[in-house]
Amino acid sequence: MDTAEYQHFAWLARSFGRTDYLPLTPSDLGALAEAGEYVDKYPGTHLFKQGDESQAAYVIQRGEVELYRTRPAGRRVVGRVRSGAVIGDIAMFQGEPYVSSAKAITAVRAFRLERSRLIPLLIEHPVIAMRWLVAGLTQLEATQRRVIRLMHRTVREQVAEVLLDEADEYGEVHLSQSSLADLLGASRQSVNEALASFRAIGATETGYRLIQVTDDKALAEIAGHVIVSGD
Amino acid sequence: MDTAEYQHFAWLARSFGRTDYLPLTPSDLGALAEAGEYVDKYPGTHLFKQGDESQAAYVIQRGEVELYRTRPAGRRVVGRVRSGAVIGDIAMFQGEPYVSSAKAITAVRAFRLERSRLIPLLIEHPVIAMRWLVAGLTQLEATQRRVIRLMHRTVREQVAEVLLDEADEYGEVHLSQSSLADLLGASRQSVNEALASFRAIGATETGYRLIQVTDDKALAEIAGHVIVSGD
DNA sequence: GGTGTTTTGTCATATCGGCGACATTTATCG
DNA sequence: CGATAAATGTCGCCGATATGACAAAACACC
Repeated sequence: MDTAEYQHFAWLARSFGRTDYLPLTPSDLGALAEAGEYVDKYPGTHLFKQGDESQAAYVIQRGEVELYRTRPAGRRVVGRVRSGAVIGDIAMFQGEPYVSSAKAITAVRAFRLERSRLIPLLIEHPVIAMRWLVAGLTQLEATQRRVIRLMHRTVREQVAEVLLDEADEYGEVHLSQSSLADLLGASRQSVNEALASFRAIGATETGYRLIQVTDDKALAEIAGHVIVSGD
Repeated sequence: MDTAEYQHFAWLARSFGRTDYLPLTPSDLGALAEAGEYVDKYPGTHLFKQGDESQAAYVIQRGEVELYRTRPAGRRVVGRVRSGAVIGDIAMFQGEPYVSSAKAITAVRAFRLERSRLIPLLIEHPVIAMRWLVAGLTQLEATQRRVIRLMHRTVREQVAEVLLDEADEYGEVHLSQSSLADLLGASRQSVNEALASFRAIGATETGYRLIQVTDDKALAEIAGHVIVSGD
């Protein structure tokens, strides 16, 4: 594998965590790169649906994907992931159907890794398996921690938290208040009330399908983050 | 490794999930058995504490362990695990301090696997790494699913759910109502009210530090489990 | 057996947040 | 530009639950 190709798959290496004590070799990367292929998805289309036979895992390279579950009670958004995330791997490894649906929100490019090709490869390249292990556990654990952080907190605190989480590099959150409410399992009205209170103290501005964070320190304080000086 | 020893560590194999397409060989098991040793813990003592340098993972063989986090807001129980559970592995793999404390509730026997000996072993026995990966993801995912199931439900539903979860083979739950409330992040009073309602319909009986489930079907219905005939 | 502690059971009160209703603003599309 | 749809901003009502208080029962220890 030449340098250009190596560069090309560098983002893939980053996706599998930054566990420096287990470096991926070019041969590892090459093998991974050959075990799958790119797929492109238009906004609104699904990478996979809940209940489908889990045949592959996806590494998101570009775009944003929404993960949600459909229950008798209705639709529940369980997460939004961007570049670098690995999705569908849990169900794939267990050999169970996908437990959630993955829908492209924006135009998405992902690297599709099929189980039948991946399993033998991981046996042959244990370092990849290890890194995958660590990355998977890290991601799941981070999600779990976020969920636990959010539990038993007021909607106002939850909104502050999720705004900090979802804001892009300009401090903008491109979500309707309904979607935000969905994400938290709260009502649109309560989210709106929280946003109104942030606006009142000058921490955010609100527009059509847009929330602009102007004072992230204030939001962090509302979210209950412990501010350590010099941290 | 002879048959007796193989038998002896069969429980360890079970702990790493039931992914039948990746069988553990006797040599895998032997290697794993030699990479650690048994530790015994008295009730009330800690296997590890939050913030400690994570040096080892533990496979619980016998007894019950409570996992909890200490936050400025107070103590929060994040789980209770029994025989077969693997704990501390996430932090160990990441090389980060433990994110929670693990305290023995009953007398506990666990198999301690130290990182420095484990990592090289997993590189050498990729099948173990794979099984660990699957088991870890499965466990985390199950926890997460449980948390999501519990979110945004009434305390009554949550109590029904956790009673079914925690009941032993006799349908007994040996927990004080305070502990139960802790586990759910609810108030003791609300839990008590829920239990009173179960008692009224004859689904449970309550005693000192004891709840006896007498009609699990009724509880399942309250918990919102979908009962499919013939399922 | 007596005393202190833990746990259970119950009440009143205050607050949070979901729900319905409705006006207003912004976007979309012909 | 006008009509329609989508999203925002507020209000009032009501149910669920946390909180505080207290009595009664069960247990633990001397």
